[in-house]
Amino acid sequence: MSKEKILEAAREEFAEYGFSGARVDRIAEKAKINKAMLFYYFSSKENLYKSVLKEAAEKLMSQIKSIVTPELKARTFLEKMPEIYIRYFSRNREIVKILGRELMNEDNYYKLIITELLENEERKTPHLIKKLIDRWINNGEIVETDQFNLLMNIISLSVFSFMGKQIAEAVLGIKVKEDKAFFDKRIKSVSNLLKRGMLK
Amino acid sequence: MSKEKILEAAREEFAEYGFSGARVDRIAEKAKINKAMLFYYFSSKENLYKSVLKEAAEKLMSQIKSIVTPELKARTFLEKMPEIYIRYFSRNREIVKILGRELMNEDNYYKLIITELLENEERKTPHLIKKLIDRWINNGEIVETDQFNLLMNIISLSVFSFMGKQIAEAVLGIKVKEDKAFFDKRIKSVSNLLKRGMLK
Amino acid sequence: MSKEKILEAAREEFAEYGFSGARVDRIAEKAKINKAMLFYYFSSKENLYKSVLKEAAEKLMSQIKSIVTPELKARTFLEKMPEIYIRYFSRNREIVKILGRELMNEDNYYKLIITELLENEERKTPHLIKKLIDRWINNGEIVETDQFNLLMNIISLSVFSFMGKQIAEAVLGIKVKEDKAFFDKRIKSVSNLLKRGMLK
Amino acid sequence: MSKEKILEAAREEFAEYGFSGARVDRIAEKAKINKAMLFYYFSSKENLYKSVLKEAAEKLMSQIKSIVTPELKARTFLEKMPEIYIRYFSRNREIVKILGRELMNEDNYYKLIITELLENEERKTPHLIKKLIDRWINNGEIVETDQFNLLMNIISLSVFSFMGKQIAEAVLGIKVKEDKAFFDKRIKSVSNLLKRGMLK
DNA sequence: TATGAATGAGAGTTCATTCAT
DNA sequence: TATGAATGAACTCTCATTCAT
Repeated sequence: MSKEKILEAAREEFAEYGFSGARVDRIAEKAKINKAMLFYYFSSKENLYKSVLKEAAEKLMSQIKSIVTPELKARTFLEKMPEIYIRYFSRNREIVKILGRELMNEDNYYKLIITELLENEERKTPHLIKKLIDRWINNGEIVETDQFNLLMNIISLSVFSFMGKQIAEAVLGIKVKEDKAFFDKRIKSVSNLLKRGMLK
Repeated sequence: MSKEKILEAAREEFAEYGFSGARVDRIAEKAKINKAMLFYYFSSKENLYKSVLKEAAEKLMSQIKSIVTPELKARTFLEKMPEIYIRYFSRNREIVKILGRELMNEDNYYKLIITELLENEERKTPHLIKKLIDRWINNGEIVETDQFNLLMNIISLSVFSFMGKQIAEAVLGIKVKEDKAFFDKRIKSVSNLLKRGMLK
Repeated sequence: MSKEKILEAAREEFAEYGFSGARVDRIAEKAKINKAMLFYYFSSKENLYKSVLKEAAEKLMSQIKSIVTPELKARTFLEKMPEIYIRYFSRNREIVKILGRELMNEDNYYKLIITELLENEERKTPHLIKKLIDRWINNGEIVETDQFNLLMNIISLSVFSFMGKQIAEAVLGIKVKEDKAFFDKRIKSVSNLLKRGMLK
Repeated sequence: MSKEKILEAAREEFAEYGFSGARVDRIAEKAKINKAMLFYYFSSKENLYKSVLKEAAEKLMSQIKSIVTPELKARTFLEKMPEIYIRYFSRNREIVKILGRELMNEDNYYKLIITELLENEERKTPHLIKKLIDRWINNGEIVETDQFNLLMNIISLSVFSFMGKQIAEAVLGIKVKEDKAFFDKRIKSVSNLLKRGMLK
């Protein structure tokens, strides 16, 4: 209960200020608990941060796994992945920020978590994804012949939708509103680009 | 000269630790100057950070402007933009990190700088890009009919190449080396996707 | 039983870290009881410390009293005291440490306890020792004519055997093993010195 | 200057409260400096403590070396050592407390310092003392035939004069005043005992 | 008796910034 | 320009103690 409240408050704080900028006092205040409790449960600021990160990674991972089945077709993958990513992040803006910043770090704790998560899985999602991509490439379902670049294209277009927005706004001198229509449109644009650009 | 050394040291430091994590002492040490001199020249850590950011933004902007001419064709744009971005960032890894983190902030100082830069340029370049995009859409050179999404697709694929790498590696369980061949391949993959996916 | 376990754990902890350095959590952990129980039984860290100290003082005192009889001769006293002290401390290393540190404090709680203990014993033992020493001096059994210095010499040689060891080792550049032979030799050395140096 | 003031204040504080009980704030207050200065000069409480200890050890060592010459006779050694120790400690009561407590610790930093000090010395005092003691034993100048016990006897009687006092007072039910006469008497008692008990 | 959660007052340490020279 | 010393506010973390059950 307290633990849950702390995690939530921490997520907010880390999202807003990053790890170094986050203040333990502020987290405690937001969570309406005594500061010492935070250390009672999480033992250090860093450990709290890792807990937040882990929780976020797990949630994201479970979303992705929900569509990855052995029979998955390339077309479906290119259609669903952007949708899942974009919908998920649009509902969890704090997580985008935390993960986004984390990706800038040399010793990336997020990568570690993902790797760990995937290894613990019996369904071996990563291997499954890998196998699927291999099949699509060999089948000739897809034009891009490099695993890594194929995946990067998908992830980039999906995740960066939340990071590049401000640049695009600045360049175009406009301001876009993030409502449902906006995300629907964005999802369509991305999946169209992916399908048209990569399906044979 | 001292000023230049400080800026360079600061760029390194901010890239590695972010604004809050960066230490003024460490910057002074790296720059081999007395800490007080740093304040003599830049008056505050925040101001130093803004100087670094501004410099970075200017460099990036000048790269982009170099290809934007009134006669520019969509095909060329989709071919050259990824190349410029990816080459530039591959040679300025510190700037990717600084800008990347900055994009996560609510009150984005980078956006401010870009807008400012563009306005100081007598509004030429942005309006030019805007006009070009409009023309391509109306010409039917391009299938994507939304300015914003069109630009987002380009930026995402280019910039995120440096952020998403670790995720892709983790998912595929591989480790890619960032040599010239890697970036050549990445540039080709991105521009092919963009051309195939967006040109009519 | 829990109380006994706590006392034992506390003795260990106080011996290793001193009063201020000792941690209530660690004591509870060592004693395998809940921390709150410790306060239930002893009400405060200080009180627990005093209990440990008192127990230690009592044990030590009972050893000493065992040889002090009205007919005691100086020679026997000088022979037996070092033996009792040294044997006792060699078997109760924690107590040496606790008492040793306590002796450094301005408001020495140990002194208080001894005084109290002696007074509770109907003033028998202290007066007896005092009377015995007086007699030995007047008899001419002993050359040292000052009560205080006589007693100090005995105590110093006995107790400090456990404190000075490391200095002597450092000065001589050697490392001595604390086995039975070591203590036998030490006892002999001390009592020989005392007898040869103080008996007439 | 500030550094000197801090060391002095620290010496007082550590003497009164021990390492764990000492408070950095109190030291800063006593030294009339900003708390941060303490860390500016000494970087941590522990390091400050070690500095205090080192200074104390050096002072003490220089006293001892002042009498140790190659021609030194056993009689002179037994006469002078107690005098030097006791006079020195009587004038540096804080150091007695600090060293006394330190000797109770398992990983004794003081021993380390002494060893280091002796090794850095070209005159090789330790070896000199060792050689002297060997000679006295072989000469037959001294009855005690064990180096270690010989040294222990001297150190015990000298150093413990400041630690055992309260026990002796408690046992005898008296209170002695620590004036010049007291120390003169103590020195005489100790050196008499040593000479009578150990010289042939 | 026993426990896990909670608390408040501090502990040592850090850090951007300023001052005196 | 340049420096070493100084500052104050804040920061993370700890610890004896108490509470609710």
